Amino acid sequence: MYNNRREQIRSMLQTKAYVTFKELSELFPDVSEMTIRRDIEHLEREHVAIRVRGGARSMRFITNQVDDSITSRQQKNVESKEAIVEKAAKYLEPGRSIFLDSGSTLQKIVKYIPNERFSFTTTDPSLALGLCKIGLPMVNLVGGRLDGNNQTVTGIHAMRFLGDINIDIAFLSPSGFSARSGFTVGNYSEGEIKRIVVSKARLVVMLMDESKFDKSLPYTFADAADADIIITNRPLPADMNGIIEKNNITVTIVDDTI
Amino acid sequence: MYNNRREQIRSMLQTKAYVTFKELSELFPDVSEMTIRRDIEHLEREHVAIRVRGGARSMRFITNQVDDSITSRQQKNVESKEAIVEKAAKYLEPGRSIFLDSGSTLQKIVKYIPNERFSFTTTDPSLALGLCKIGLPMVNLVGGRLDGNNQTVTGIHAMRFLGDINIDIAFLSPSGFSARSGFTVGNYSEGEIKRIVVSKARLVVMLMDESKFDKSLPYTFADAADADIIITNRPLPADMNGIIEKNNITVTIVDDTI
DNA sequence: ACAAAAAATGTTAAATTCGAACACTTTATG
DNA sequence: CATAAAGTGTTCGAATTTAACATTTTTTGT
Repeated sequence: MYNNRREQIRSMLQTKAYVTFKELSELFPDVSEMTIRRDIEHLEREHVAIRVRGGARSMRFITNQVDDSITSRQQKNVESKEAIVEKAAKYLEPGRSIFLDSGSTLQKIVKYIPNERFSFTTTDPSLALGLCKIGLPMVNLVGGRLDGNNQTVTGIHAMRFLGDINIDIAFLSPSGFSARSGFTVGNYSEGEIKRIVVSKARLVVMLMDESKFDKSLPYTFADAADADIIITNRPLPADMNGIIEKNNITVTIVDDTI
Repeated sequence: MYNNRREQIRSMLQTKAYVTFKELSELFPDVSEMTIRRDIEHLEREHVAIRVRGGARSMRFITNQVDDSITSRQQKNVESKEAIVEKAAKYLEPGRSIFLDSGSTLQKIVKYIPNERFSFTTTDPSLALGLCKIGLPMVNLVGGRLDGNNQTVTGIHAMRFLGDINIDIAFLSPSGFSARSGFTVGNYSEGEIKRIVVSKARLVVMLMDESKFDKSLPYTFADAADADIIITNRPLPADMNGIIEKNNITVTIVDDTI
């Protein structure tokens, strides 16, 4: 009964990331190793496993790994970002028009959004889809040229689009913040968009973890004076105190210990 | 400079599902095969590829396959849709402005897109992200109010956005097609968008599997006369022949047997 | 700028794994 | 019940891999 054997291997691969032909052969002593090989071929066709030298790797574990590496390995300070957006969600005001920036930080806010009537606008397609999934009725996705690396839309269309939209509260995630350069990002087109958002928003909330401090990237999209609230996970460097006080910025420091 | 070589291999794996050590060795004659092997080891650690006997498989293609098999189980006529979009990809013309409709059908076109310079515009955020992933430089995402059920944008913003864009070839997937009602969809806002696309496109290509025949949904967004090409998997019902001929529509029937 | 450490690379030969071919058995199918 | 299709076993030459050690290049700390 090949059937049963294959199913057993299949279910092994639900909990084991890797099996060798050798161990499977020992597990099923009444069939030859060649048969095991052929079983794995079948499972490979069904995308249950991938055949590698000496055995097979479970597809489930492979995709999990990929997810992990997308969501966390390449991303730094995941816990900090989580804590920051959790706090940011407290600033959401029902009925208001709220802008959410592109990027890994704001993407995490979805699960902290209370069940109320918000009107969201975002430049991040993944985030927009996430917001829809939790049943929010009013999700505006800014259109434009899509930049795959940054998961954001840019360009003239995006700018025009934003021109038509009113924003009460904007949540932005700069790539850098320094006393000299203010809030910065790595490229012009992204900065261009954020600049418009800042100019249109009544309340500007900047979200950033400590890795952004004293960093200055090529394009400044806002000065310290433009920010109303900064949410972060560590006290800002001392040399920024003057700027913060002068511009009357509220700095909220969250606890990111797990 | 190992750095550049690895990046080259990395980017090869964006468009190639599988590379062999042998071909890589020939591509980089000044390093030994052992070095290539070690490059792949690195890429494996970064989850870019999986090492298999003789070479490596691109992680992106692996996960795509999985996604396909997960979503396909619930979807109907997957094979037909695959065959249809594969054929549709033949109508893509490099350098043209191409519109791709929202929906599960067109979402499948990503892997059939040849490696050339296209300019795509779409109303489907997932599709847009997919197009970016394969490295297309020019992906326009139409903005607007996002309808999570249909994974599409609608509303006044989307309409205005489309107003600014020129379309050479439009690929659309109607929900129904009948002699009496023409091409139809289930809701007004979706139809509104498609109607604009049809009016702006030089060439209109309709993609639909047999399940759409003789179906008439609430909103008509195009008459038979608006279509230039229909790609489907079965001959249209006989009573449509008159309409097809009168409007000089090219009907292409694909083979969807696996 | 220098030395030490770390990373990258090359070469070899032995060990392992693979695959193709053919024969045979069991299970489906009309 | 006959035929086709799928599953299985065995063998051995071919291809691939690994390990180990030597050498070079790059990075890093002081």
